Amino acid sequence: MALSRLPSAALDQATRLLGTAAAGEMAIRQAAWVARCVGRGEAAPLTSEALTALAATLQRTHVERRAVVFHGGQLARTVWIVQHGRVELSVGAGRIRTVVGVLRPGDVDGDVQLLLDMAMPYTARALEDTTLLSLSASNFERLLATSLPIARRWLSSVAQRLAASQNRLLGLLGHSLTEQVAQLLLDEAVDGQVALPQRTLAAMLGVQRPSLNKILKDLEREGLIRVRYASVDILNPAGLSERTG
Amino acid sequence: MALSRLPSAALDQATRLLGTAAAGEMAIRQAAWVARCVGRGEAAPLTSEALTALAATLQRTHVERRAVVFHGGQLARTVWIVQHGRVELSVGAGRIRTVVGVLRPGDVDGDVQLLLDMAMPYTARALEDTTLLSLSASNFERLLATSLPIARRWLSSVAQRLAASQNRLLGLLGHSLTEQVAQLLLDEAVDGQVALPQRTLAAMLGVQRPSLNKILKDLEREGLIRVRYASVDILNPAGLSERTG
DNA sequence: GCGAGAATGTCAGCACGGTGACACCATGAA
DNA sequence: TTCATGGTGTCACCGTGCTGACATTCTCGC
Repeated sequence: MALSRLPSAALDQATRLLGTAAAGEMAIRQAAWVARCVGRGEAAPLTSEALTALAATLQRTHVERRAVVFHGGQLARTVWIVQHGRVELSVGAGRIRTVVGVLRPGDVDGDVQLLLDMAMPYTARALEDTTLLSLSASNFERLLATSLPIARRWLSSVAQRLAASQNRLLGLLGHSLTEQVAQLLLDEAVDGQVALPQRTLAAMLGVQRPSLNKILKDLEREGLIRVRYASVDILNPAGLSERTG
Repeated sequence: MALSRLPSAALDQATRLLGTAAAGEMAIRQAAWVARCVGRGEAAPLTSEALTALAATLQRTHVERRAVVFHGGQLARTVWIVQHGRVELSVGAGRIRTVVGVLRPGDVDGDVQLLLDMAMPYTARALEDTTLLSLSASNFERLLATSLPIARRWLSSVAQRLAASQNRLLGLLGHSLTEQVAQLLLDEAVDGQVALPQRTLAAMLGVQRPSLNKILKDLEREGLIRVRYASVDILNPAGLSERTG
């Protein structure tokens, strides 16, 4: 679960920069972008040395739709940062498959397991063709041990994910399925749209697809959402958040 | 949710030290204890200056059983560290009350909300007479901005809590109530005992008390646990973990 | 030793979500 | 165009957990 999402304006800008920069400055721009993904800057502005150090260690990887990025149970070796595309984090398979979260551009994962020297608890699979930036375990450790601003920002990033995770827990405990669905749709929406099949949404709530489908059709009948192929449009966010509980 | 628990041997030792130290060295020993609560030392040994800085900023507070430490909705002002006693974190009241977690000696809370400048999402209430150490917002910020080892350790501490929170999510999603109960009992046990009333355990799972009671009696009939007044004894941890799912 | 307050044990009826199955529809590759 | 794949819509049946209520038991302060 990595939920340190950028505001989409900043994201657009960063993406544009990454797309057009000359190869030489590319690395630094990538690093600046990663820095923005990892916590806010007010408390700890990054020095240009820190940025350069970060840039030197970033690796770029492309992953095809449906390919596995890492398997659950493997010891964490790398910090992953999503640049383009989406990555699904899931546990189990078949009927008891549960989706822990979906990583989007700007999301970071693997750092927590690296810090705690533990195995990845879930399997990561690309939902679409995806570009990832990565940072080896040793480089990550060195960065943290060297640069206080980076450590300080990374702390904010992890704190943000913890708050999101706690929030998700609160959404699950003691709420009806309808309330959970409304909450999930609002949480996962990007530009008023949730581009995930019902199968995946159901797995995110630990619930069967028919149960989810019934709720979605109810909400559609009320005019709050529009159900489409492998995607849900949010028509009335305010109305939906009233159904949140 | 603050789950950075010390191994109980270390805890015993620390508690003994705190109890018998002369008043002069007391503060430093408290600080050393807090340092151990906040992440492991391998990666970042604390210098004695850092320890002294920490010691100078710790405040001691006593809270009576059932008293509120902070209310949900209040902006975070303080980092709390539990020294003795237990503190319950809950949301809502009456029938829809949900218990997010229980803090035990060595647990830290409030830091995440401080870092993100957000309100406390839950209310904290002492389950018994409790001693808390606290760190003001400004001192906390100063510590992090000054000492890389402290920032590095605090990062581990928050990472540990995030992993625990994700783990809790996995335990909830798509598991039967019996499996959830078995998991919860194992997670919350201290010395083979879970010293919480069924009312609280039920609220931790977002479930009604009669439902929980039924499961507990079933597990007791199987000889896995012993149900007592405001407490559950774990008789057969191995058998219980087989019921985990 | 007694009583107030708190916690546990239990029940019958009801609602909600799981199960497994099947028909239909959208999409993209051959 | 056709087909394979994967997504959606819907159903009847069944089990599980919720509701509200009540009796019982335990603990602790007086």
